[in-house]
This record gives sequence, C-alpha cells and structure tokens, in this order.
Amino acid sequence: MPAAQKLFALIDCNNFYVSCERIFNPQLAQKPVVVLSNNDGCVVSRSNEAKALGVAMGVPLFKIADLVKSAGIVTLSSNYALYGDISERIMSILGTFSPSQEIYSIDECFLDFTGLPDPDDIGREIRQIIKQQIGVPVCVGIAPSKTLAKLANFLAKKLATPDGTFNLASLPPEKVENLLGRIPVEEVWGVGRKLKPRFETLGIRTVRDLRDSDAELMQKQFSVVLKRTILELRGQSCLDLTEMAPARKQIVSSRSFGRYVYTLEDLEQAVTSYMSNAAVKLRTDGSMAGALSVYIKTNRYAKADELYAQSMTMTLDHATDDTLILVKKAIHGLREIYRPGYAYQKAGVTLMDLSAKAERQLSLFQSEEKVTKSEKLMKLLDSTNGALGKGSLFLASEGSNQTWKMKSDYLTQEYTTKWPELAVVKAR
DNA sequence: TCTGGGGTCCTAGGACCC
DNA sequence: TCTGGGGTCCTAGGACCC
Repeated sequence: MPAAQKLFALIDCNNFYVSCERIFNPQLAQKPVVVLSNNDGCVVSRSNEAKALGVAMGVPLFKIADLVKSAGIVTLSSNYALYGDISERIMSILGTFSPSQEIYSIDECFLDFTGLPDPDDIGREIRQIIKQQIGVPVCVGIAPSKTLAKLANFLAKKLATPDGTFNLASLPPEKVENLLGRIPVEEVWGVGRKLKPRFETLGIRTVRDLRDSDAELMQKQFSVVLKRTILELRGQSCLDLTEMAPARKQIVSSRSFGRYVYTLEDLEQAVTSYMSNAAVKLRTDGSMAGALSVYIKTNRYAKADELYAQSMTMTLDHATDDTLILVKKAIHGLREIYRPGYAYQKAGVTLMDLSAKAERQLSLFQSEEKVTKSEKLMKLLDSTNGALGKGSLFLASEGSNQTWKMKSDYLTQEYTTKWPELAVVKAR
C-alpha cells in the first residue's frame, strides 16, 4: 500500500500584534491601527484598515507622519511580553488538533493533517475556537506540502474566504492552475527581494512559472534550497514537520538607542544591559556560551566620514552562563573597538558556540568551589527578577539612569504578564 | 529629529592536511 | 618545461524568514 498523501495545515494569526492589542482594547476595533518596531521606528503590524490606507509593511513611522495625523491612525509601541503570552495560549490550543505540531514563529504553526477525514471542517473549527477562546482571528491553509500550505494560507487571507480556510488539495486541478498563474512569485516562501529580479529576467513571474521551471537547472543557477521549493510547489513534500525545535545556536541581544551615544561610559552601560539580557536567555535554555561577540555602529544612513562599525569576537577560556564573566569579556571587547568622536546609534552582543549545560565538563583550571558560587549568584539573580519583575536586580554597571534607552512612547499595559497591570474586569 | 530585532541555512573561498 | 588534487574545517557574507 502506498503511503498516504501527506497533508499540512498552516495556521497564521491575522495582523497578530494588532489583534493582541484589540483583545484588551475594544475601542481599537474597526480603526486603523499599527504596531511599531522597537524604538518606535517602523511599522511591523497593521490592521486591515491601516493596510487599506496604504501603510506599507516596514515603513518608518516618520515617513507616514502626515497620514497618521490626517487619517487618525492609532500607533502603538510593541509589547512583546503580551504577544508572547497570547501566542503561548494559542499554540497550546492548536496543538490539540493534531498529534504533530511545529511552532514556526510567534504567530504561526504547522499541523500535520495527514490522514484526517475532514481537514476543511477542522480548519473551520480551529478558526472558530481561537476566535472564541482567545479573540484573535486566524486563517488556515491546507495543502500537500509546507510551501503550498503557506500559499493556501495566503489565499485564505487574500480571498477573504468567510470561514478563513483554504484547502489547495481539495481543489479541481484547473482551478489550482488558474490561481497559481495569478499569484506573483515573490509570495512563495523562500523567494525574497533579491531573487525576484533575477527570476524576472528568466521570465518567471508567477508561482506557476516557478513551479514549471527546470528544477535541476534552477538548482545549478541558484541553490539546492530553491530546487526543494520547486518540488514542494509541485506537491512533493520535501520539508518535514519539525516538532522539537533544535537548541538555538546563538543568542543575540541588540538595540538601537533612543538618542545618539558618544561616550564609552554609555556604551558600557548598554553592552552590560544587553549582555545581562542575553545571559538570562542562555540560562533559561540551560545552555552555556563558549564565545561571544560585541559590536557598535553609527547610523547606517550617516555620511561616509561619519560611518563607523566594528565588532570583535572572543573565545572564553571555558564555557559559562555567568553574567559577570560574560559582561566582563564583552566590555573588554568594547574598549578595544571603541573610537571616540562618532555618534553611535546601535550596539549589540552575540553569544555563540553554545552547549548544553547538562553535558558540561569542568575544565582543569576551574575550581568546583568557584563554579558553585557563580551558580548560586545567578540563581539568586534570576529568581529575584522572576518574582519581582524584570530589572529588579541588575549589575551596577548597567547604570540606573539609562538616557540612551530606546523609545517606547505608545506602550500599552502588560495585561497578562505583570500583576499590577492585569486587566481589570468590572462586574455590575 | 525620526529607518527593528532575532534567527537560520547555504555557499564560496582560504587554510590545512595527506 | 613540467609544478597534484581531494577532503575537511572554518569563517564571512549573502539571502531569507517572521
């Protein structure tokens, strides 16, 4: 007996960050709303009303200032603690609909629908339950490969099907031909802005054009990844569902500053702060870092003689998850690359060469006593901040007056994650 | 005045080895 | 005059994703 035809569902939340904000603020319904990136820099989520006004994804806020004013667009700073919490709730509900789930990003996941008797019905049920229990609208795309499921989801959104579900697998072939012949090729998962113009010269403009191109030839001209994409578009599943996300290979913490920064002292505060943040993630993962890098840069739009960007990568004598050691090393690197006289716009740190702490071996030169002491201190740091809130306990070198800190002028409350800011429900 | 942050994978090319 | 070649490891950079 041949193996059952594979079937994947992709569930994607609509306008996710805006939808999260709307749960707690019904006044935002039907209004043009955008959520901004860190530092209130760019638009990263738009309500349908904002899209209809022509607000582009990723556009810097200052470029649409006039429109914001004239059209009354509501602008909100991003509130990742809130979105992360809503995401977890949604993902745990979605997980009950299939034995196998891959959480692909904060607002989307794949489910294995292989062999399910009525996939369309389940898609509709998913949409209804998430709307009812969480209050976030989702769309469901169903198809025999992950790449096609992404496209099916795109169609569910674009065609605004009333039930928010679109199944490419149950469509008559001539309809599929017609649809794929009308979708621009850049909508395909894995086709970005660099590939599009190169495809153009080959006469590949639609999804159908790409699907029908010579897969071997395209691999030679582009990459093996693209060949897989082409096969997936033909309904041949090449990408499996990965349930267990493999351990992260690096941890990055970086931020643009709220104003330009000139002094080493301010940069040291920022780097201390970012590294402390990265180290918390490291310990949460149960990992240790064997190397790290630190970088600083001026505004990339600055004039040529005012441009400066430098980074430094350093290896640690032995892998660690100790904030104090990591910060010390990062600061050392920062002092090496710092040059006075520049207007710095951003700094960041990366933890690399990560390994599982459980598999640690003490190196010859590490004393057991020292390691235990560090362990205790880190536990205290994490538990205090866990109980009293992020930032309750921090290194003095982070500074307590961080004038360089990012802008977040339109921040909503942390409705679900901080006790003092829980939404208050009034009974009457 | 004001242009995000955090990831992954692949490839090309250099260093090195035998 | 002729002046190996294949394998592996590492890194930087490119491209893509959300």
